[in-house]
Amino acid sequence: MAPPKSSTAKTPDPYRRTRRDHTTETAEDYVEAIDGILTEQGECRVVDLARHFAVSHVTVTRIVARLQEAALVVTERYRPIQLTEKGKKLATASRERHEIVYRFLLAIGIDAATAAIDAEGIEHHVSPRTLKRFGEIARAGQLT
Amino acid sequence: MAPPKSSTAKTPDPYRRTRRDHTTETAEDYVEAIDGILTEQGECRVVDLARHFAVSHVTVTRIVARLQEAALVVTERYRPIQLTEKGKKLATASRERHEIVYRFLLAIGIDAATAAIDAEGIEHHVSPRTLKRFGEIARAGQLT
DNA sequence: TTCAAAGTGTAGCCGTGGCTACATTGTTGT
DNA sequence: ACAACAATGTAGCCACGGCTACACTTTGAA
Ligand SMILES: [Mn+2]
Ligand SMILES: [Mn+2]
Ligand SMILES: [Mn+2]
Ligand SMILES: [Mn+2]
Repeated sequence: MAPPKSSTAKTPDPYRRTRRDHTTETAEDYVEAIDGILTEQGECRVVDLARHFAVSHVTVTRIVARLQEAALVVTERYRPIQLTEKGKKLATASRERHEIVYRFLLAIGIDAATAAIDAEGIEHHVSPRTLKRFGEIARAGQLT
Repeated sequence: MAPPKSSTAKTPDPYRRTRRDHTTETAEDYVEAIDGILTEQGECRVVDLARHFAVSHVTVTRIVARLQEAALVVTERYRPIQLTEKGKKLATASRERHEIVYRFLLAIGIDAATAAIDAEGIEHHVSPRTLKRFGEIARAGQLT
């Protein structure tokens, strides 16, 4: 019942996958946050993201610059941040996945506060297969 | 049904928690791997860990040095790596948590290969409450 | 015994995501 | 109109986890 090919196995895959998940995690969380702020406030500034993630504005500026290189956002100096079509698509996909994970945790009986915290980390490591299953269970509602 | 305090909420907690999880992730995975290799081969060398994680031996050496500063392992130059008592405890806890997450994924109907990969990333973001619930569901066996 | 291969260490590079301190630009109220 | 303040940009630091290249030990076969 232990994970197949236990600790010493030549299984680079899981670790490489986890590392890759972490490299895309920032982009996903940022476009998701930008999308949400745009919806609720009409515009999204660097300072909004700094507050949202509880980091300095410098960290946000550098990350947003990379998002622009990745064609996920467009910005002009001293102007608010806009999402490209590509960015909007990624934001939508990220938000949907995030919500499925969150609702799944609620469905298996986790309290809302804990579910919100855990979902923020778990969401980036859920494969399409597992996400599908999470969605089914979430839709089925309460778990006996 | 969306996560409470959606995107624009002043909720630094989840992101800070996720970041903190990532800082402890390396230590947990390493002591878990060292423990497994010690069990299966009697000794654990830098090169074993490099193979296990599919990284260079340099990366392993530097990380092991930090584990030693954290009193999780003991090493002498050119000698195999040993776990301290503290290291053994963390290894055991990490392995148990890892296996609960893995078996939970199997219980909800995920195939073994996918479960093994997803568990590697998910395990570090599961709070004690959620872990408890995962354990219950895993023990309950198949999910209708 | 010796010496070649395997293992380990070290120097020095990169990208990412944190930070503080300071410079510059935009905006707004008086 | 302009001064003060908020927002943004820039310089430069750190820790972490990757890497290559090269130097040094250990070890085992010949
Ligand atoms: Mn998210
Ligand atoms: Mn997240
Ligand atoms: Mn692990
Ligand atoms: Mn993670």
